[in-house]
Amino acid sequence: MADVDVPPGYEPREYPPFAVTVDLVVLTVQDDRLVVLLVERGERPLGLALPGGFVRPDEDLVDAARRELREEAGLSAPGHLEQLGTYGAPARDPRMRVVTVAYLVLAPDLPAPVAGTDARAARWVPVDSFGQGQRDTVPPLAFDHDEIVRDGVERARSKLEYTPLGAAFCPREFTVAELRRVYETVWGRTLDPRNFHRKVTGTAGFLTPTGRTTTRDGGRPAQLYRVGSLVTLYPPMLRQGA
Amino acid sequence: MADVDVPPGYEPREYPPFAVTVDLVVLTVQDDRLVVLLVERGERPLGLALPGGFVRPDEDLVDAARRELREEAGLSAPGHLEQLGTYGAPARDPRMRVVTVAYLVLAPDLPAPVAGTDARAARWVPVDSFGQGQRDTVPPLAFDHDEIVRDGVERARSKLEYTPLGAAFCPREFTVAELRRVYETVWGRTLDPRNFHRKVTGTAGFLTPTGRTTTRDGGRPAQLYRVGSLVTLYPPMLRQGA
DNA sequence: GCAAAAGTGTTGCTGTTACACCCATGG
DNA sequence: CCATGGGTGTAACAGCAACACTTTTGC
Repeated sequence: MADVDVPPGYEPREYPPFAVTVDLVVLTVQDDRLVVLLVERGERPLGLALPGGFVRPDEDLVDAARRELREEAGLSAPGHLEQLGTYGAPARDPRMRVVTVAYLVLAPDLPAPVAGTDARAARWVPVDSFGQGQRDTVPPLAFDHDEIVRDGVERARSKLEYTPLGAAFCPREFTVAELRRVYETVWGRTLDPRNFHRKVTGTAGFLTPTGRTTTRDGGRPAQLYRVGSLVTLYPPMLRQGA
Repeated sequence: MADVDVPPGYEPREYPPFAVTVDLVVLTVQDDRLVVLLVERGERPLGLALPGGFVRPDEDLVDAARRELREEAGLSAPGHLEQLGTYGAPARDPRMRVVTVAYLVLAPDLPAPVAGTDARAARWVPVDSFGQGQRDTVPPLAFDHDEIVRDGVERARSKLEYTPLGAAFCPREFTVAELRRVYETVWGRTLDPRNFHRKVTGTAGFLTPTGRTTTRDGGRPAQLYRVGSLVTLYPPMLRQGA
């Protein structure tokens, strides 16, 4: 209740200074698995962590996220970027007081390796490894990044229910089946191909037909689509039910 | 790309210092209107603003939110508190670089006046005043607080769809009709009393019957309920549809 | 009794599920 | 021709909207 409690308007430096960072939960679908981008830290605390870094003095938070995405993940045009949440427990970073604003990025599977201009090694890691249970393959992440990854995955799962954001995981042009496999991977369940097709093609604004077709998935040629103008899906597509 | 870009691990003070605040969007229902708590600022920039204040050096963000809620709103047991989002545009505060973490609070209509221990005058203001249209009654809020209020209201509206959080606006024991009026007020539409009753009483875990009844709403005595253990409502209750 | 509000029954609509079936390609 | 996946038709079912109707109080 001391001087930190007086109303704002005095000398800036009277208020406790914090470091502010952005961290990125970059998700994509690779080989029918939902994976998150992690980087190997060169400093203490060592280990794997989310890509991210300090916000600059005159930089907006979302701009910092976009910059880190470019610098650390080599991504300049993600499918989708949104704020996920802010994590600021006093001891979350052992070195100093850091408040981090986490951003969620949904990206298509990239043909080019995500090396980034940054020297740090980047890895895609399946998110199954972050459940409460088995942590066979991946050691715990640095800081509170395990929690942030879990929150990001849950956000992605629920966003697919009521937005057309599944397409953010797809290339610019994609088939209904490719989109369906994204949903199946993210939700960890199978969906009826016929009903899924009807749902997404029958909802006005979800998909924009290109008129072209492809046979890259085998079988009968499939229509190619781009994302439509729809923002929220009503009624939503629910992940449970079967 | 200068020194702010080196990996973490050096002197804390090499990183740009930010002030971090929490701001509160406290919503309640009064006289069939959804209202938000605002405080009159005594400092520049003058005008109405959200209650809030600086996070202390060793304080968790949510603890800061709870403390400000107690100090500035006189509320110690809100119905619900959750993180809303973080706002950090470089010029959002003309005095210094401030990143604020906004929290959303849903509170029952309080019999006691919300004065708070703080000296600042607190007012409840209908949120209709924050639409794109008419701003007859209320001048624009300080900083970016108009935007934060809009985001909070939208979050509250959608939360009522898929959680039982409408009860957070009600006293500890309430009738189905009282709960319905909360939904009607927050969503700005009428709901069929009979279908609403069936929905909330028929969903296991939504309500806990107390066994008691009341006639405070007139007419036939109504059962009194408390909130149940349910956390997410499946299937959701959708605000549109009629 | 009458007004008011609680609560139940019922019907039709909307949207989903499950699955039979046909279409168009590569081999 | 056959395997593979794309796409349509359809019937059973679930949940919801609309609304007639009964119940229980205050006045």
